[in-house]
Amino acid sequence: MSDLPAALEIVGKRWALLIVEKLLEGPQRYGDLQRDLGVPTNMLATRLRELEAAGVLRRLPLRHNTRAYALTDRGLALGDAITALARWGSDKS
Amino acid sequence: MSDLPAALEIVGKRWALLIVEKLLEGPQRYGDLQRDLGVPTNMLATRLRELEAAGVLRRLPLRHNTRAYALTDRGLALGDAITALARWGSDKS
DNA sequence: ACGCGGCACTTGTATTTTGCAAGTGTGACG
DNA sequence: CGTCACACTTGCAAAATACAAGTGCCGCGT
Repeated sequence: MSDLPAALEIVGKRWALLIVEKLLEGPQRYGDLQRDLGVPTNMLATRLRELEAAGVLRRLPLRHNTRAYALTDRGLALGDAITALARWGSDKS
Repeated sequence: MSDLPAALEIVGKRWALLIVEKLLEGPQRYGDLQRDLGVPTNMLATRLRELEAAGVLRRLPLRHNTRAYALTDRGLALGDAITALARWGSDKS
């Protein structure tokens, strides 16, 4: 019983999948995501909160006011879907 | 070289993937999509235009003012990505 | 001790997207 | 000739997103 609406509820909003794709490379800091993706800062903050609440990623405190965002197991499980979508996007057939 | 942004440009907007998922069951008429998905009618019209322009689906004239929407090969190729996402959405692990 | 700078955000406001309700055009059918 | 189903369009309100600027925190150099 597949539930596409449930998936889109979490990762269907703008920037969400791009954030997760970037995190597949490894934990990233806020500024890294912002610069590499070009996402507006308030949207990034909002999405990170939502994705954390959904159990897709978690905050890792590094130093005083520095932390990293890393995928949980549930977040890593998005890898398949992301590569499938990315492959489709690059196929010009 | 995978291009997730390119994919999201086409199918990342609201309702787009849900429309494609429904069309995977076979060609559907406008009213069918509207009733089964609960999508607002102006959004449905807009998405269908965009998806047709992107080569994801095509219009099949049936009778006078009745037509069906069917996936192209490029649209069918989204099946993998959709099932991957849907599986992720149903997995509560 | 004090100011500076980087980091992770927030806040305010404009712009774009989405949603809702109602209306339009077309041709078949009685 | 009127009615109906179908596939939309149009006008307007609400929500999401973008842009620009500001805030709080602490470590570091002077």
